Order: sequence, then C-alpha cells, then structure tokens
Amino acid sequence: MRLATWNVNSIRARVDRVTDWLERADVDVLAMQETKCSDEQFPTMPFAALGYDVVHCGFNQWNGVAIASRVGIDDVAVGFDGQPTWSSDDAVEAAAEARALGATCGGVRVWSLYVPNGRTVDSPHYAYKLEWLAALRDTAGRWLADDPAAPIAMVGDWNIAPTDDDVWSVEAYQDSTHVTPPERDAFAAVVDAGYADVVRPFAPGPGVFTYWDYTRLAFQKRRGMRIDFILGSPAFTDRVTHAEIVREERKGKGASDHAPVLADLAD
DNA sequence: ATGGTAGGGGTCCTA
Repeated sequence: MRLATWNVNSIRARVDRVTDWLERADVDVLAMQETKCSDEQFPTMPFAALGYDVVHCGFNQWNGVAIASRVGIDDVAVGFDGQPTWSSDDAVEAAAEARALGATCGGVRVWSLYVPNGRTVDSPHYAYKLEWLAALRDTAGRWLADDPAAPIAMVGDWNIAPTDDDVWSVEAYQDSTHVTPPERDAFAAVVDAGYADVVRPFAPGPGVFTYWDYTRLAFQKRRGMRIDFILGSPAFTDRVTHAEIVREERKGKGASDHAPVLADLAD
C-alpha cells in the first residue's frame, strides 16, 4: 500500500495536478491539508473517476483536511476521540475545529493533520498550537496504550521543523514559529509516545525539505523547511519498505508550496 | 530593503 500526504494549498485550484499525480505515482491513500474549501465545495468527481473515495472536513470557513482512498474508507472520525477539548482561548476557538480527520483505509488508521500554524510566538495562536499538540500526544499515546499492535499513521503538515537541519537557514527563522524549543519538544513528545518519522531514514538531511515559500524564488534557491511528516506507530513503521519526498511536484507554475511525501507499506 | 507570491473572498487576511 502506498500512503501519501500533501498540503495542496486549495484543492479546487490544484485538483488536476493532484489527481494527475495520484495516478502517475500509483498512490492508494492520500491525506490532504489546506483544501481551502467547504465540504460541499470539495471536487470529489475527479477523484471518483480514478476510483477514490473521499472524506473531507472543513473548518473555520476557509480551510479543511481530507483523505482520498482507493482501498476503502471506514470508521471516519473527526478530532481526537470526538473530543476537541484542547481549545481554551476565544480568539482561537474558531480555528479549533477539526484539524484532524481520521479514517481506516486498507486496515491502517490514517490521520490527516493540519497542525495550527502559530503565526508568531507572542500570538494566542502559538499558545493554542502547543495545547493542540499536547492533546494530540495524549490521545495518540492512549491509542497505543490501548492497542500496541495498531497500525496508525499520523500524517500531514506539522508546521514544525524538528531540528536545525530541517531549515535552510537558522538565522532566517530566528525568533520565528516552527523552530522554537517548545514546538520541537511537542513534536518530540509525539515521537516519544511511539510514533516514528518513517521518511527520514530514506531522506537524510540536512537540506531536505517539504515546503518552500512562494516568494523570493525560495524553491529555486533551495530555501525550504521540512515540516510535512509521516509518523508511524510501531506496527506501521515495521511495514515501511520505502519513503520519499516528491520534490518534483513542487516545480513549475501552478504547484502547491508543499511537496507530497509518501511511504510504501508491505502487505 | 519587513520586501516577495499565491489563494480565497470580497475591496484584506492567511500562509
């Protein structure tokens, strides 16, 4: 089974490019982030034409996460245990809705995650980001405590560069979100809870990225960040035979600012 | 030299 994650930066602007790649890369399950549409607006037909079922969850009126699968979609869930209890600040309450969409696809529990951006370190959105990640760690840890043999993939845009090797310039991100110790600690806590970065062994750094800003010719100058991840539970990680960041899909006019990331699993 | 670009929704906000 081939599982991929891609921050598509508007599915309506990108649907041809996304479905073309799904077919070309022979992807079975794709988790999408930043769909930038409502549930009603999601273009399901181009996916259905290729044999994919789609489940989508819009939030905060301008964004959404989705999962497309041609190996079945069962047990769809929104949030964590259906309890989005991690919101505390009214200012960010509206953004709190389902940034996490889960489904069982081909026997694997797949979560499409869009971790809050954080905006700036002095913003309530930054505090909310840390709360959200703590709730994710607690819930995901509980799943493994309940069933250590469960194949679970926590995939998506984490909006965190876990180490200095994951940014093109440490100086460029001084005092910015995505690289602060609390964010890196929160990411590491999810890993410590039992979810391994399954792509890194196949894409060693430094200088290996998944996101490049649209401005200032960042992609051409290789100025990016590694913020999109496939984290796997032990039962998932044991099955991974190959993984890669598909940098090619960031090229050209009409590309998302993120590249897709994929992993292959043995049956 | 706090610029630059892309997307969505509407005459600006988010990333």
